Amino acid sequence: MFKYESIAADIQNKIYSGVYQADTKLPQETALCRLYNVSRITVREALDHLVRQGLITRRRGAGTYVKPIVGENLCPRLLAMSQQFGGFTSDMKGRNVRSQVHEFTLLRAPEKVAEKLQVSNDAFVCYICRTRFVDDAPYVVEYTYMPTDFISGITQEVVSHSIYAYIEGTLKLNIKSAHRSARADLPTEQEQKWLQIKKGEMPVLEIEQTAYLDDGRIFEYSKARHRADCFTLHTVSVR
Amino acid sequence: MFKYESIAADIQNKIYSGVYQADTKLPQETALCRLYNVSRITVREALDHLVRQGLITRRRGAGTYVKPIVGENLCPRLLAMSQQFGGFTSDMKGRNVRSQVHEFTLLRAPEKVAEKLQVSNDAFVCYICRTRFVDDAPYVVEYTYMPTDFISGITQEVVSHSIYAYIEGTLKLNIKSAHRSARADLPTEQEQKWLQIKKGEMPVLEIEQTAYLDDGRIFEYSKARHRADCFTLHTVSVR
DNA sequence: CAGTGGTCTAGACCACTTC
DNA sequence: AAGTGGTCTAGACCACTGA
Repeated sequence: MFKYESIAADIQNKIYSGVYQADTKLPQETALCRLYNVSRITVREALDHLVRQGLITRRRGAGTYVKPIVGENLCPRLLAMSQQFGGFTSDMKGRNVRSQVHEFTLLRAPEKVAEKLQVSNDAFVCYICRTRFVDDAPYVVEYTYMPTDFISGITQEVVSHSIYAYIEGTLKLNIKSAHRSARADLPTEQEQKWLQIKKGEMPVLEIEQTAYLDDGRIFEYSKARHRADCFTLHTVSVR
Repeated sequence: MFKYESIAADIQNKIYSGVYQADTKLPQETALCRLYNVSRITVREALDHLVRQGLITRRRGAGTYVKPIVGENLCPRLLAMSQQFGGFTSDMKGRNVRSQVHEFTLLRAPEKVAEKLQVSNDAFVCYICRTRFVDDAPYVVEYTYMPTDFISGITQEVVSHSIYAYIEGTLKLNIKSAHRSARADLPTEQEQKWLQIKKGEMPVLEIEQTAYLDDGRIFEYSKARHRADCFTLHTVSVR
């Protein structure tokens, strides 16, 4: 736990608990330096983090203010989630998550997958197709491709539960970043069955993702197709 | 133009032009300090920016590497776009953008809108409903709410073209950040007509947005409902 | 062990906002 | 004019990677 991390966490708590209220000014940076007994750069690093989370705004000459956030974004859990990498199981923490594995095989990478995973065209990759349930209701169909060279030891047991927990917990690899794109689409006939969607009843939200380890290696290319009523993607952009 | 900005721009160009190639190592930070004749903190600020854009990865002890990005994310225009605030007109730069204004009125803020815009329940807000065309094909229906107190002088002329250009160009206000959420939905009957979608043919991607000025004021709450074949939302998350 | 990025200090000066 | 954040310097020491 670094200094800037604990400072960011402390300020975040004070915002969520109402010590620092919406649209009010935070102590100035030099005051925070004295409060936490650190240099200004360290305070600024902590504040930078909160700006990127969308919690505060800084105004040169005026001060640092708590953003008034309402609605879904108010919920700290939701806001944080979109910026984390726990995978589905940890996003739904505290609820009963179950996976139905439709397919779990090694196959020669299709061209697009080889390109996305940065492996050669004739390389074998691990392919997993699952429907994921929360409290016995189907939420999402995931099509996942992973390289076989350094993501090893994946078993039926692992794919029935959490791949992310296995990668970070057992393989001790660190997930660092992800590139995502979202689009709307209609479910295929197969997906209508898996997701229990009646014909024409509901679209899906497709999240295409390429995910990176902290050493830069790509460990996953996936498409997750969510029931429209089960998922919203949240993002914050700061210029 | 600050030093870190021009350094970031220079390195970005070198990546796009192939001087620094995918999966190769950038010069070390101290070498970049000498190259640009700046301190290490300044170099790091430039690199931080590129990390958040998803262009590079830093590995302690090993070096800084160019991320191998393929597909849509390869396109510098697309990657940058998702992180900018030009609005629809500037996103589609170089193409013929046209708006059909369905409604443009002042009305008392509905409860949810008042909450999102942080105005009182009986305040008047500006409401605009438009279909936006690119090269005469309908792309998106936008429902936009703005406060009337500091967003003044909006005319039929403005809403037919670019609201963002008016706000930044004429009112000289600076757009700083935006909170967005994306979900899939079916178009309403009205939207099917506006977007020229046949019944059951295609869903819409809805982007709900709250946008902030650099002084922290909220100037827009909107829902944009895109034809599914016309829009993809791109994001990069870094832990 | 050498190379490299991560964290941190203790300042300085400037640009902007607010009064 | 005073207050405040933005940019920048010239270092220091540490943690981790890879040979």
